[in-house]
Amino acid sequence: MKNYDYTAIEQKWQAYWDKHETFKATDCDGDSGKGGYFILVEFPYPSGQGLHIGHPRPYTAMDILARYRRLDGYNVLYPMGWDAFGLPTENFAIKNKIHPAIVTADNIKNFTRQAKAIGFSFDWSREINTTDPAYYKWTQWIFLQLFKKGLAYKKEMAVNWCTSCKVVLANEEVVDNACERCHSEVVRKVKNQWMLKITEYAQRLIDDLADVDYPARVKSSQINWIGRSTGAEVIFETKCSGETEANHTMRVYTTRPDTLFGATYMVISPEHPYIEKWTDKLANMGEVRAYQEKSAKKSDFERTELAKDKTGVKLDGVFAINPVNGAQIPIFISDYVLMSYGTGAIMAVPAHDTRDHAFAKAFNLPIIEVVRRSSVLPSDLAKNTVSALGREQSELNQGNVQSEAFTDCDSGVMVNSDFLDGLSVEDAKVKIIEWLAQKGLGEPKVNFKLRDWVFSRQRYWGEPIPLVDCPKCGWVSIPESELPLKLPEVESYMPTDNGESPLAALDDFVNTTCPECGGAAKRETDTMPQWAGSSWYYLRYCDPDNTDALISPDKLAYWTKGGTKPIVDWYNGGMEHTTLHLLYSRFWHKFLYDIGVVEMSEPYAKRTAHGMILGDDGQKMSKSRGNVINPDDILRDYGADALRLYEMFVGDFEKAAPWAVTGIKGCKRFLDRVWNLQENVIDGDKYRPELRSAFHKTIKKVGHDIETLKFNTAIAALMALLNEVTATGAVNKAELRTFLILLNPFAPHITEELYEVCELGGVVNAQTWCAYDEALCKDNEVEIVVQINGKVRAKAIIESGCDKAKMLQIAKDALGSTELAGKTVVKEIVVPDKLVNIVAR
RNA sequence: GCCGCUGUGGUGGAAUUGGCAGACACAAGGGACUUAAAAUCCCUCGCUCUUUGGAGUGUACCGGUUCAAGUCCGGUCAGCGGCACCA
Repeated sequence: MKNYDYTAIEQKWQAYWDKHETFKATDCDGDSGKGGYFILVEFPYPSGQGLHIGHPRPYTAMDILARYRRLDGYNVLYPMGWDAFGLPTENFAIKNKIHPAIVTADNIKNFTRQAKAIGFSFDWSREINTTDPAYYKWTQWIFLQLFKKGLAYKKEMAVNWCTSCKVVLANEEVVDNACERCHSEVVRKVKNQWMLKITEYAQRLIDDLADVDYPARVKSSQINWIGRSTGAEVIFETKCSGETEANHTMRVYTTRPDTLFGATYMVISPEHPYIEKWTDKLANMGEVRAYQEKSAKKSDFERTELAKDKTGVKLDGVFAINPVNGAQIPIFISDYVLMSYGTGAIMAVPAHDTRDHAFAKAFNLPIIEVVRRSSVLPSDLAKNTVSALGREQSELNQGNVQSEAFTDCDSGVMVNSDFLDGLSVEDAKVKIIEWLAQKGLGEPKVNFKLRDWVFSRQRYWGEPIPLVDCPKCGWVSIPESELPLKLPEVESYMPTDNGESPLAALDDFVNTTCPECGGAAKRETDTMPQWAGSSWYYLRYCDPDNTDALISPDKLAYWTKGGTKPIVDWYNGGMEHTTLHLLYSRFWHKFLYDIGVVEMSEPYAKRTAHGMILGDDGQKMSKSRGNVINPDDILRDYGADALRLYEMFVGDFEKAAPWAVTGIKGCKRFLDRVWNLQENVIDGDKYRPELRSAFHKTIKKVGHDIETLKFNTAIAALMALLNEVTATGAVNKAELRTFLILLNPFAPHITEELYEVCELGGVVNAQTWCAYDEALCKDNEVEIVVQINGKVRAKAIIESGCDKAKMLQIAKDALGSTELAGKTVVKEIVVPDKLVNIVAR
């Protein structure tokens, strides 16, 4: 027997797969196939550091699924590509004075080498690269369609500006007021930006989650992020002091229209446009201006996180009229009201909103109770009268809205509210909205927290935005025939402090003619964000070389089974992309659906999310912590199969797991023992009787566990099976064959090698997945537990599947005579093949 | 504050529908082989008693349902994730 020379074996089979194009997917069904199956992993950003030890976890998991599905007869598409635009490459290029395209090519080469060395069964013939003009031609094409449909627009607005990257960030890229990428401070900066109207899709992005198989935590994160709330817009008339006629109407948004009788003042955002209308009416305009300036200077961080103490200025000279009771109420400006949400104005009900309450206390404003806790809740009564009454006692004593706002909607009853009195909050909402609508004073309204997607970036290494600004025609798209609009060569990629893209310095690029009128015009010099290319890449894998269309209808039809299912069957990626890439790509896909490019409104049928690989100290791996593991070292010391096995065995795939050297040693030991199976292979075309049920059970378990991402228990089952086999001192050919096929998706190299060495015929990849017989998954005899009053008192062996009466008899025999002496049997519970429990007193 | 999730040995983690808690590994201890070490193989391994047969106890905590609870229900505590001056 040769040594287990994993390096030689792994290189040998990797070369074999390359040469035979073993994993190439076709765009049609083969003779005996079960059809196409598209498995997707998030394509990586090819950084200069090479593959991170975390990358192989999702790639291996989906590789196992891909190999399993292929053996099971599917035409599997498991592709890989490169999300290669981005700042680190650009920064590296600046520092080392190398063109980013060259840096990218080098990085991709390194990533490819590493990925191949781990033995992933990617279809390399479909490799894509977002920085390839042949690819970004279609990214630009999609942008132009968005522009043509009015979903891309340019707007002057306050945006998030990363002080270190010198670039605008989308809301999704700002985490705790810091740049998602470099963690530097983010400040507000007013800039003219291209925006995409993702808000137009907000409702559909929530609704369609019902049709896809995503983890609950992913769905709830997206729903939270989109932030739907239902309420009403209510129209208040405003008057200036001393005037009798109302001069303007002010719309406010509220989720609690039921509390309208408790609205004792109004607050509008410091940026609210009405302030300009009132400039000459306000007695304290100087104070107002000062406050406006102060809030404009505050960063979002100061405005939201720190400024919990309410500040504001009363607009001296105007007031609003509460439409339900005609009460004249003061109007304030305060930065706790945001211009970007709702109408930028609220009615304040201090009795029933904690923020309004704090403001009312600070400014000594009246607090009117309009909702009171009902005495006893019906739901509580049903459960336990005593505790409900106890609760009522204790909480009635605290129920003073002068000291604290009462915000519970479920247990409230309306008071001090005229025609709403006595109603529940829920009923009052319905009634007041009807009343308002009837009088033309308001209507139901849905609002979303989701903001439009800030799409411009002031950097070089991104897709150029294919638009031209013409003094006569405005923004005009370049003809589609001119796509791709290639990135021009530049001398310097340095970002500028004034917030302009490096492209702006290139007169040859900037100055052009208007495609509509032919006059002199200027090109847009901002580029697209990193998220552009990844928003549709999965489509391109189905038709990577098509020069005429983004994807051909034939290929689309094949991979969507005639438009009856989302194109990607199973998509695995990181939780960190839930409100970024995953949301963006769903948005783009819906747009492509609306313009007829695709046939289903959702791109991914099933989404799963892997946990991170942490350092051996349990912390996130990072250079500064010095806990980074290099995959190349692991491949050298233990081999690819051991690495794959370990990353799958380390724990629950969906949870984070710390790296442990001792763990990979254990997996290597397992492979050594697998290798040693060849020492004593005996003839046999059936499983030996003593191992038969073990094999059938393991086949069933491994298949089931792969489907449900329980790779750790699948491997544990294979380890247990190996232990059983080696205990017999030999393995027969039928057993070895099955074992190698089951292990193949996890450890593809060693299994192929053993298959060859032991002359089992052909290669594993050409075999079909093993079948199991449900009837044979059971042992002939099973051990059952005999309990008395739920405590184990004896064990017995019974014939599997024997009837209950017989089981009971065997159980009683096993107990012996003394156990039940002097006791009366009350009840006998028999669970087939499991246990007997005798209840006795 | 709102929404979602999770608490099991020294460690990572197992336990279809409620049915023997701790599979499979790691670490540790003991033994075999060896001049020795590494590697490999064998044994022990939740905790507490123990006459070495076993007995009791144990899945964050308190209570409930049940013949039977890691699993279901109510409450408490701790941790993780998402949202958050979003009206």
